[in-house]
Amino acid sequence: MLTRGKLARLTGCNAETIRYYENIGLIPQPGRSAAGYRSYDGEHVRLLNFIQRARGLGFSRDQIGELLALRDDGERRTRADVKALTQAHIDAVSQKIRDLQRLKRRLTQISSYCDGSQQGAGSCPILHSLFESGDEQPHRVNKP
Amino acid sequence: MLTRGKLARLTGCNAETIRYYENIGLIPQPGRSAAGYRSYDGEHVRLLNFIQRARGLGFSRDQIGELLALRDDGERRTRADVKALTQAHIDAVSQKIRDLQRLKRRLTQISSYCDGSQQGAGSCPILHSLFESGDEQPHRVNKP
DNA sequence: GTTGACCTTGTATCAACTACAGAGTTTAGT
DNA sequence: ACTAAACTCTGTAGTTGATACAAGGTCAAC
Repeated sequence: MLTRGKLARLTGCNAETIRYYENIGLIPQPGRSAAGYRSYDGEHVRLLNFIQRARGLGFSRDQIGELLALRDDGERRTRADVKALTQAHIDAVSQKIRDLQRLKRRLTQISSYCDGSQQGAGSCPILHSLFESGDEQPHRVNKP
Repeated sequence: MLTRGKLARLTGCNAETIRYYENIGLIPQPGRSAAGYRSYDGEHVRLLNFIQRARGLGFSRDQIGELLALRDDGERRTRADVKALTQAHIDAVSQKIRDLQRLKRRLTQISSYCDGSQQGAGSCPILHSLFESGDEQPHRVNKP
């Protein structure tokens, strides 16, 4: 009998996470033993592996549910649907990369204002630039 | 009198968020009017603007608290401390960019397996690769 | 027969907010 | 002066994606 702990070890998924996926309806309710223990089968293993891989690729819970729904409705839904969802995700990831790159440039710029010396943090140009208006270019503040 | 709503409009911060910041101790408790209304001053405006800018740069709640503590303890803490925290954040952002770039390559590769045709989703190579991909281990991305 | 490992449930926690309910207060218009 | 709208107060719940813990039940080994 494939209990929750065994399924967890088999798939590398946390045992509590399995219960969580069940609660949110991402995986179907398994059968139960006489004592009420969950009893999983090979299909659950496949499903959990799928979810693990999709999560690893950054698909959200909702997106994974959609992917599964597309598969389950594979007679009426097409490959194009799956590819569109994947492409939307790729676009979102691309956007996040651009956002982070812009963020990094700004952080690097702000950091360059500061000499990292042993002078008091209260006079630090990084903090100064965060406290004063962000529109202007913060300039170096050198305290004697 | 600067009420919560006015402070919100002044700083572009959601009014509920101000209460939240107060609850978690990120901003000090303001004075109260006779009727119990919060009463803010210019220092709160400056502080909230600081938090907004730092959040915009992706600093976490804890990091912002640290930055504020560094400033408040500016006699004993140094610019080097602030710069180190900033650099650690830049490093984290850089790592996240690398993760996402790897993720994007992987997604693009998977997507290329599929012709996006009108064939049933059940036979889609994207889904197939998520269900079956055997030898390669799923790759984890740091959560945003 | 008694440990110890496992399973069950519900609930709490984390970030970082946002939203709402229900009650009280202030302000604007008439 | 009265009323209605707009605001504020508190507490609480919801979001995402889990993780952890407690109190109790079950199972296998020795």
